[in-house]
Amino acid sequence: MSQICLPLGLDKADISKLEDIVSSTSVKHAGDILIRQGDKFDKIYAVKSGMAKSYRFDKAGTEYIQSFHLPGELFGLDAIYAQRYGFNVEALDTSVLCEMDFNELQTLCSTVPSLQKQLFSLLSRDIYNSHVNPIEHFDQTAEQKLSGFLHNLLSRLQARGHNSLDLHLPMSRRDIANHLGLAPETISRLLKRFQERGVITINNRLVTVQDRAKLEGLVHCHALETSIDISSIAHTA
Amino acid sequence: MSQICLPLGLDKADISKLEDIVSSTSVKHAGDILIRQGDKFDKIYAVKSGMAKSYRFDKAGTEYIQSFHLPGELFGLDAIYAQRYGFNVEALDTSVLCEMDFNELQTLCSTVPSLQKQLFSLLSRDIYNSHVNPIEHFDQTAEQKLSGFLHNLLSRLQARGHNSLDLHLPMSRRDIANHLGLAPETISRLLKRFQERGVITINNRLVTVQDRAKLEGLVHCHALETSIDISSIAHTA
DNA sequence: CGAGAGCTTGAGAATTCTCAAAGTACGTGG
DNA sequence: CCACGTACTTTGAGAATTCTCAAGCTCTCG
Repeated sequence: MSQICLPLGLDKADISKLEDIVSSTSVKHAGDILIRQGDKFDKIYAVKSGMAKSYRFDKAGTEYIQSFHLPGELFGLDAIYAQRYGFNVEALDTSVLCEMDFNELQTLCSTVPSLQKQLFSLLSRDIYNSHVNPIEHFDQTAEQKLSGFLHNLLSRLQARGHNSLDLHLPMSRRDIANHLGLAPETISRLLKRFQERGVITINNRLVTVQDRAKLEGLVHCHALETSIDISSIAHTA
Repeated sequence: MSQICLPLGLDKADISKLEDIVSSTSVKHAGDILIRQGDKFDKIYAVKSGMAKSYRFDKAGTEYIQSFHLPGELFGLDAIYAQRYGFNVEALDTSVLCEMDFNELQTLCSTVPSLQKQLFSLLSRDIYNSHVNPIEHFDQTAEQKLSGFLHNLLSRLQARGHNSLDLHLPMSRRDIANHLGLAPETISRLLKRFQERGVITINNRLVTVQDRAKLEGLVHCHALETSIDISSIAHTA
C-alpha cells in the first residue's frame, strides 16, 4: 500500500492508522466479481496489482463497460453518495486488492486533516477525469477513440512508474469496443491499421507501442487531447 | 442558499458558519464568464437560479461542452485535485450564484463532521453521475441521446421542486449538439420528429414535454436508463 | 425596421455497424 | 502430450445512421 494513492502526504503515524482500517488484502483471479451493482456500500478498493473492469447493466439489460482499474487506482468512490454500488467490478487478471471500510476512513479523516485533504483531492481527480475523458471520446472518429484509449492506458501506467511500452490488455476486444462505444470488428480493423502504420505491434492481447509520437498524433489528428496536462501541475497534497 | 445542496443535515449553528464562508452572491448575465479554464482554483460555486455551461478547448482548439448547471447544483469540484479550473464556465441566462472559498470550507469540514460527510457525498454524486450519464449517452442512437438529455434535465429540475413540464433551454442548438456529440442539424431534425410524434412541443427555446412516458420510451427504446434509481434511495446525509 | 446570428430543411457523402463466415488461441480431457 | 471444443478474433460485403455542405428562413436585438 506504501506507494499507492491514499497515503501521499501523510506522516508515519497517520499511515499506520490508515493501515489499521485496511480490512483485507486479497488475491483475486480473472472473472472474480469484486463488487455487485446494487450491493450496499461499505468499502472502497485500491488495486495493488492486476486489472479490474467496472460495468453496469441498464434497464434493457445492455452492458456498459465504464472503466478499467489499473494498479494504484481506487474504485468504489462513486457509491458514497447512494450508499449502494452502482457498478459491477470484475477482475480481468490475477489481481491483488486492498479494501478499506469507508466509514472508518471518514472518521479518521476528521482527525487527520491531511488525509481529509487527500481524499477530497482524489475524489476531485475522479470527477476531473470523468469529465475530461468522456468528452474527449465523444465527438470523435473511431480511430481517435482507440488511439486515445491506448495512450490513456500508457500514461496511467507510466504515471505509476511502469516504463515499458508494452500494454498487456487482459480484457477482450469486445470489452474494449463496448467501453469505447464501437463494434468489436472496428477494434480489430483499427488495431491492424495502427500496426500497418508502424504505431504499434500486436501479439494477441499484448500491444507494444512502437512510436509514441505517432500514437499521440492519431489522438490529436482531428482534435482531442487535454490542453491542461493535469499530471504536470504541481499538486500540493 | 437555504434549500440547496450543501447544508443538508446541518444544524443551525453550522449553517451559520457555512454562510460565513460564502464570499459573494452575485448576479450574472448571459455570456458572462464565471470561470476560466486554467485559472487557479480557489472557490466552488453553487447555482441559485439561472443556468451555466461548462466547456473546454482541447489542444486543437475544439470546444467540448461538458455540462449544464441547473439551480441547486455545484460546479468547480473537478478543480480541487489540479488546483486549477479545467473548464470555462459561462452563464447562459441571468443567473444568481454563490461562491465559497474551498480552503475555508475544507477547514470547516474538519470541525463539522456532518459537513465533511456531506461534501464527500456530493463529490461522490458527481462521480456517479459522470460515470453513469456519459456511458448512457455512449453507444446510442442520436434519438436516444437527445431524449435522454431532455429527460435528464426534466428529472433534475423536478428533483429541485420544479413541477412544470416546460424546459427552458437557454443554450443554442449548437451547444446541445456539441454536448451530445451530434450535428446541430440532427438536433433540429430530431426535435421536429419528437414533436410530430406528440412527445414534445417546441417554441423556439422552450420545449414542453407533452408525454413523459413516451419520452422515457424513447430513452429506453434500444437500451439505456439507469437501473438503480439513485434518487429513490434513502440517503442518510 | 434592418442586420446578423441562429435555426431548419434538403441531398449527397462517409464512417461505422450488422451480419456472416473463416481463422486462431486457449483450456480441458483423454 | 496431443486433440478437440469453445470462445475469441479477424476479415469481408452490404446496409444504415449521421455528417457535411448549401441554401433559405426566422427570430432577436439594436
